[in-house]
Amino acid sequence: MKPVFHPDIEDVAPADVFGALADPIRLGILVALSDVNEVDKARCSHFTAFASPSLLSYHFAKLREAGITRMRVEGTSRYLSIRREELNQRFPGLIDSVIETARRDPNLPRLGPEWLSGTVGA
Amino acid sequence: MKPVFHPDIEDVAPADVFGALADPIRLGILVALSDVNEVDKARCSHFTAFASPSLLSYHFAKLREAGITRMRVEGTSRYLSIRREELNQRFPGLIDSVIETARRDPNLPRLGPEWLSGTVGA
DNA sequence: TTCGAAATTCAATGATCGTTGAATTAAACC
DNA sequence: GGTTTAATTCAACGATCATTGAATTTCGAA
Repeated sequence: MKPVFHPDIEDVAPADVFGALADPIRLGILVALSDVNEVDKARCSHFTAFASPSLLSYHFAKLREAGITRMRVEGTSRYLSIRREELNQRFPGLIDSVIETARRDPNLPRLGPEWLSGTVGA
Repeated sequence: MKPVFHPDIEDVAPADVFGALADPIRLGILVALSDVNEVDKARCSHFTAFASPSLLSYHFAKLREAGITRMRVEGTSRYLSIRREELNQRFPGLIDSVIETARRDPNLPRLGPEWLSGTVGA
């Protein structure tokens, strides 16, 4: 399988990042990722409640091409995570206040409670 | 003259804010405004170096309708400012890290040095 | 009351966006 | 091999976007 393209973080412009954040589904994905980022166990198919598979692919690509997320390929699955260290080095403090802002939005799509309890990776 | 419409800050969604920030010209305006916000002396026509008058009107409206800026009408002129207090109450810390991020972008349009030295309002 | 400056509005353009559904790829497993 | 599962790709659609230039509104000043 061909490895997925990730932009060099230095090539990412602020306007690109904000463009990728200008959508409720993508903000929902970002918040969900921030809840499980340390385990790196967020598979694409875990977000099927957010949208159809093809639409999810589209939104995943937007986040990835804006330098916000990383995608690890493993068999037929793909695992997502936030590029926290690189983002913090390039835009100090930005991603955290973005996530905090998004987390307070009651209108974003959410994952079920099995995510927050860590039942999924067990 | 009819007063300009400003959305209630509670009606502004995070995705709306990020959408308004997804453009280099608007980020340039935001950074410039943050340099002179306390004096409230930023007139629309001061940004003619950024774009044509009609395009500026378009971008000003985007920022205003997303709850980011306020527009004060005075004669034939309009004065812009950032809605800092309201934004900080609704999205704590967000606007500051956004401005800080934008300020570091070397590719945004900039105002001349007479702005930073405060010569304009004199 | 006419003139000019400030800014908006309008119509038009090409580009990108979010979404759908069907077709495709790629790997895992019997 | 054949099937199932995970995810992407593609073509299409209407909607919104950024930009242009010309026409218009609004007010201040001569």
